[in-house]
Amino acid sequence: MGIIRKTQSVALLLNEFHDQTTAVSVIELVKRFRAKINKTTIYRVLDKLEDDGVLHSFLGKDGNKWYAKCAGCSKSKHTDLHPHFECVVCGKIDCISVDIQLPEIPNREITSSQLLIQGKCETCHR
Amino acid sequence: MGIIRKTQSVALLLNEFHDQTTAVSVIELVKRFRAKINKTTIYRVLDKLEDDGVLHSFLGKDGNKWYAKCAGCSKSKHTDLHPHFECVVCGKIDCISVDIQLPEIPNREITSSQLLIQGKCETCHR
DNA sequence: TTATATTTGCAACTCAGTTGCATTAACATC
DNA sequence: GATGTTAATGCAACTGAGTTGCAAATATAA
Repeated sequence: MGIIRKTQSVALLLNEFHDQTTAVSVIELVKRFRAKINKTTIYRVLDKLEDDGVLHSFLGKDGNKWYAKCAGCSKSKHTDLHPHFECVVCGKIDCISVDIQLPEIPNREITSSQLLIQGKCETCHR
Repeated sequence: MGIIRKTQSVALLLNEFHDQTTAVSVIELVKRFRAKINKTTIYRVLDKLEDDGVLHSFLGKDGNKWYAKCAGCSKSKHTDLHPHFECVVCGKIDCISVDIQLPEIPNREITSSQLLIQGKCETCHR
């Protein structure tokens, strides 16, 4: 079940996803909106936005949840299979818009995958 | 700091990693050894075995920790960069021994990566 | 066998994420 | 604009994986 009503929480949260490539962690969002939105609501709104194909989620290296804007996803199908790049210095995570070549695995049926890459981002690189 | 003493816990836990390809979740190990080893000890032993290059760890889709035997890793360097395949039916996770081709990302320095693939395994496939 | 340093168990804790339920607010209808 | 319905929210309490500090146990060297 996705978003049905345009509430204040939905507007505030959506506003945090400025561009198509920068991801935001739920922990960060909870911190950012501590005074305005209850953390339960944050989890629920993000979940619904993912259902609607507006955002996609994935786990960072530490296993915490991150969200980023979807590009070309719909309610029925998430097409976001791009890798994510996590900077080991500043902690930022970006969506990398490249197609990844999954290996051939005999006798197995692949339904989804996620690739998380660690390293130093453009800013922290030098 | 790795393993220094050959204790009973180390022997018991190592024994659970029969083959090179099947991973075991920490949750499962804690459950399996509930009566014999304290869960704190399990976490600590696995951590040390990873330090020593005997096991490698990664996170499953739900963010829980899994361990598997290393092939060709040493105390100083973990060379295990293979993908892991998680069966959505039976929950089993296997190491897939193929080299993955990481995408070129301009201006970023890649230090590590992990690829988790979901689907149906050989057994659950048909 | 003894000394010593590592390992273990235990209990209590941390913290991301979830649940149930009463209250609030969005929105359609009048 | 007022009203009724139902989704959305806040709150408090919970869950469960993983961690920490410390005292007791045990592996190993001497």
